[in-house]
Amino acid sequence: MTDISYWLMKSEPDAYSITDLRREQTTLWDGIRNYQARNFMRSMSIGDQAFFYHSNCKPPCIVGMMEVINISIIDPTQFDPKSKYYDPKSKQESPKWDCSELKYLSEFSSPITLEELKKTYTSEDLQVVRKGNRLSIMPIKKEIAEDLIRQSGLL
DNA sequence: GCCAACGTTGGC
DNA sequence: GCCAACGTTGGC
Repeated sequence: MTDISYWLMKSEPDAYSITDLRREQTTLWDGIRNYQARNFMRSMSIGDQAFFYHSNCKPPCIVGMMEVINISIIDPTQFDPKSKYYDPKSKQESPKWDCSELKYLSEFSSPITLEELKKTYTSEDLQVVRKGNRLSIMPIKKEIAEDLIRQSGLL
């Protein structure tokens, strides 16, 4: 039995929210155009869990949990000229961008706000509390993930 | 390879 | 609207 890893994945709720994911149940996490975030997705394993974080909204907060059900899927939006994520430099023979597929797991009855996270954790514990953090996908240490899940009232 | 200028994210 | 904290780009 192997341990799963935990991740935090940001999305602006205006663009895609936990409510959208609950309705669709699964989603491709496409449109990621940052190498570090892409590489984190590449290092995910099927069965890993991810915290769904609502960014650029009031209040920014963790709203639920997802499960990684697929990795290294070629991001179709890079080849779609109509997509805002279209990348003319990416070639069919050697796609630059890929993504994970996520499944809805749960929603927190009370979201954990960034304000709360800042009270409890330093930026070394949890990258998302770091001032000016722009990473949209980041790893979360297991102990902290378990803390957060406990705090969310899910378990 | 350096670095200035510019662009983006996202909290406040 | 401001700005911190990066990432990216392109000239040299």
